[in-house]
Amino acid sequence: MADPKKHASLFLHEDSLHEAVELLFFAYRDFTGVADALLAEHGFGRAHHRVLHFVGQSPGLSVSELLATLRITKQSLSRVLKQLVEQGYVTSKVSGLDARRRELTLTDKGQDLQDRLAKAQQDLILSAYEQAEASSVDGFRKVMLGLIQEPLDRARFSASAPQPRSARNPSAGAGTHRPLDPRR
Amino acid sequence: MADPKKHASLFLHEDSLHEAVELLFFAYRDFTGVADALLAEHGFGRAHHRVLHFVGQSPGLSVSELLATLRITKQSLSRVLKQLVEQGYVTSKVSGLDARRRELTLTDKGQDLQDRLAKAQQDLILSAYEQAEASSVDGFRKVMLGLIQEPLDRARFSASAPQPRSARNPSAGAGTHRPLDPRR
DNA sequence: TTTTTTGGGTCAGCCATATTGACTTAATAT
DNA sequence: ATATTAAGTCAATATGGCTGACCCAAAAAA
Repeated sequence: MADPKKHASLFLHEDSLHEAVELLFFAYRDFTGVADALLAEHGFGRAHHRVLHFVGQSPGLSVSELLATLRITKQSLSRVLKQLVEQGYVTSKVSGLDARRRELTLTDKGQDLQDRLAKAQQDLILSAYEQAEASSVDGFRKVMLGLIQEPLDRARFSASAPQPRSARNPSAGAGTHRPLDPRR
Repeated sequence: MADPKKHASLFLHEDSLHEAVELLFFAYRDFTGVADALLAEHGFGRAHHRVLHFVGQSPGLSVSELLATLRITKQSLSRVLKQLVEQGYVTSKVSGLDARRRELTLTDKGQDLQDRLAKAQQDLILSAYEQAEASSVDGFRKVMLGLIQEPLDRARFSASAPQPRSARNPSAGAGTHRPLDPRR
């Protein structure tokens, strides 16, 4: 599948690529949109949602790991993280192993909000999966994985859609949805 | 495919949905990222890119049509549109049919920038398509279409991935990538 | 042990992008 | 003649990014 001569047979012409650009724009707009109302009720924005998501996904995550995943600066994170901690959605406690690190976890309140945010987005994804054929889901996964440039981010997703051997993380197991790796 | 009992057989469990949430986050982050450097060279941001894209896609588009597609307010658009017009990337001329409307088009300079922005994103999509199997592309399209909530936006994409009859726009032709519809 | 590096936090200021509400103008529709 | 529409503008505000400059404490390296 790495043969560039195959384009014509794959319908990988201008038009198909142009269409994909718009699909990404509209799909992402609506995907984020379904959580916005819920966030607004709490006076939060998408930045808060991302923190809730990744902390919920990897309890005990450190601030610097979170920064690396979000690709924002410490100063940008601190504003939203401070609000989440002060309002009791996230706890930050000193690590036992390395007292410089703060381990972030969701409180029950934070978990509850995150659950409701995740449900809104997952309901949308479920309906998209239901409208497509069963086989579409795997194709969707593979293309989305290919769009992720950073190998360490790709490595969060294991199972199918193998990357070229040269780019694979040999320690990535064969399970599902590998938790966050300590990195950077 | 609308039977909710089919979930187990489709692997539509919690985990698959959770994974899709993250795929969308990472893929969109990197998809937009590839255009950012180029935009920054011109002192532009993503808002400018979106205007260049949709005006390039539908020359003669009016301001209110553009507003409806972007889902932002007139005030938000006016700043970026003014810059694009003043710097010679976009032309705004009074419509012959309705003198209230302004028809927006790209200048050669604007088309050139838009071409380069589109190429950066299309190269990424192409590489994602190449890493996947040929059949994945159609699955990707179908799932992405299902994520688009607004029927009028879905109607921009014709060909495969039929929606339920009840939700289809009967006037949507069978060609590829239908241009913007006048609406709202 | 002294020094350097790392993880975290903070201050100040800036920029881009979005919002609401109010108002004007001109052109079209009723 | 009046109402509606399309576009533009003003002012004020919020959010979420950024840079640069610091500080502290803990851990790692010299």
